[in-house]
Amino acid sequence: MVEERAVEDLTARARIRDAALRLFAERGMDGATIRDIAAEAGVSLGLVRHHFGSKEALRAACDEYASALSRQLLFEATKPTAMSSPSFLPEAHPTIVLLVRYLARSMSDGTAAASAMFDDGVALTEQWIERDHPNQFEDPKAVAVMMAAMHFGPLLMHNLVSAALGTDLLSTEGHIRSTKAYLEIYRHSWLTKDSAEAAKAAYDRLEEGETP
Amino acid sequence: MVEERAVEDLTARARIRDAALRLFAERGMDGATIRDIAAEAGVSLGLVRHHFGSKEALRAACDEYASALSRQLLFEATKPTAMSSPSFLPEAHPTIVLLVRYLARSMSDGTAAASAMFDDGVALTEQWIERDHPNQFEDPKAVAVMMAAMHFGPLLMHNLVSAALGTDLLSTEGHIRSTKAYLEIYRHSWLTKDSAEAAKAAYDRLEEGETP
DNA sequence: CAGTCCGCTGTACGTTCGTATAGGAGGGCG
DNA sequence: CGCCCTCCTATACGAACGTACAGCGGACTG
Repeated sequence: MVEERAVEDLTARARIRDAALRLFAERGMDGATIRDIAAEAGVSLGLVRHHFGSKEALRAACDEYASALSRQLLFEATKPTAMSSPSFLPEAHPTIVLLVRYLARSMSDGTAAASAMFDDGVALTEQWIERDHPNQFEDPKAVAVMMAAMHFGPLLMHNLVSAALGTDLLSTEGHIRSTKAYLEIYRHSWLTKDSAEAAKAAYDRLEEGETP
Repeated sequence: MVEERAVEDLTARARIRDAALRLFAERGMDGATIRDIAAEAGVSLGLVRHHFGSKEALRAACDEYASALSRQLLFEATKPTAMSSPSFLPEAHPTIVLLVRYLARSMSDGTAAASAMFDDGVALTEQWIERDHPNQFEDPKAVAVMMAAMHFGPLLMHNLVSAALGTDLLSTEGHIRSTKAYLEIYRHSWLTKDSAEAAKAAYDRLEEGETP
C-alpha cells in the first residue's frame, strides 16, 4: 500500500513542496510563480527560497518526490495481475490524481521525473513480456516501448479523455470504465492473420529498398 | 497529398506564424517570447503585434493552422488501410514533425487545437470500429476514446519513445519500426478467454457494490 | 503631384518574475 | 546571561516580458 503521508512531512518545507507540486501540475513550470506557491503553502516568499534555494531546486525536489512516488505506484499497479487491480482505485489513493497531473506536465517540460517514470514503465513492460509472452515478438524492445507509451497516453490526456468519455478518468467510475475498455481492446482480435502478414510484408519490403 | 506550402504563404505574416509554431513547439507557450519569434522570423518586434495584435491572438492563429493541418493529416493517415500507409513517411512530409511537436505542447497547455485533434481522432476511431468491427463491444465509445488516446500517446512522448528506442520516432526508420511494433501488438492475443472473462466479472462486481 | 493606406521599425512604459539581503522571534548551549 | 543557529518575514533590485505608440518609406489612387 501507498503510505499517504509521513509524519515529519507536516513541516513548512513539505507544505511548500506539496503546494509546488500542485501548482506546477496545474499551471506548468513557468506558469506557477514562487509567490503563488508561497501563498498556497501559507508562508512568505523568502521562506521558499530559504528552504529550496531557487525555483529550479524546488522543481528538482518535486521531481524527486514525484519520481519516488510514481515508481512506488507503478510497481504496485503491475503487481497482482496483468491489468491493474480493482483495489487500485483513485478513491483509495487521492495522491494519484495530483501525481498524474504533475507527471503529465513534466512530460512536455522534459523533466527527469517524467523520463524516469517512462523508463520504469518500459522496463516493467519488458519484464512482463519476457515473463508472460516470451519469444513471441520479432522486436520485443519496440513492442515494450510502444506499449508503455500507449498505456501512459490516456493518463497524459486524462482531461481530454474525461471530456470525450463524459466521465472523469481519474475517478473510481472512470477507472472501472477505462479498465473494462482495456479488457475489451486486448480481448479483441484486431487483425486477421492474412492482413497482418500482408502489412508486415509490405513494411519489410519498404525497409529494404526505400522505393517499393 | 498534403500541400507543402501555399504560394501566398511566403509573406511576413506567414513567416511569423511559422516561427511561432516552431518556437511554441520547442519552448512552450510561455517559454517562447514575442521577441524570439520576431527574431526567428527576421522581422521586428512591432510587426508581430501589427499582424496579430497580441500573443494570445498569435497563439490562436497557430492553433487554427495546426488544427486544419492535423485534420488533413489525420484523415489521410486513416484512409487507405487500418494502419497508416507506407507512403505516409516523415520524409515525405517534414511538416509532420513540427506539427506533432506543436500539438504535443498544446496538449498540456490545453489549447483548442489539441482538443480538436483529439476529438477528430476519437471520431475517426469510432467510425472505424463501427465499420470494421461492429457489435463487438459492450462500450464502443470507451473503446474508441481509449484507443485514440493510446495511439496519440507515442506521438506525445515521441522524445522519450525515441530515447528508449534508440531511434527517432519521427524519422522514416522510426516510423517503420513503430508501425511494425503496432502490427505485432495487434496481432498478438494478450488475454485468454478465461482470464479476460474472469477480470471482466471482477470489475462488473466492483461496479455494482463498491465493496466486492 | 498630393493624399492616404499598408507594411514595418524603434523605442518606451508598466508589470511581474526570480533573486538577493537585512532583520526579527525563539530555542538550545556554553 | 550571552551567543548562535534555525526558521521565518519584509522589502528591494535588476531583468525580461507583453504591450503601446510615434513615425518612416513605398505603392496605389484621385
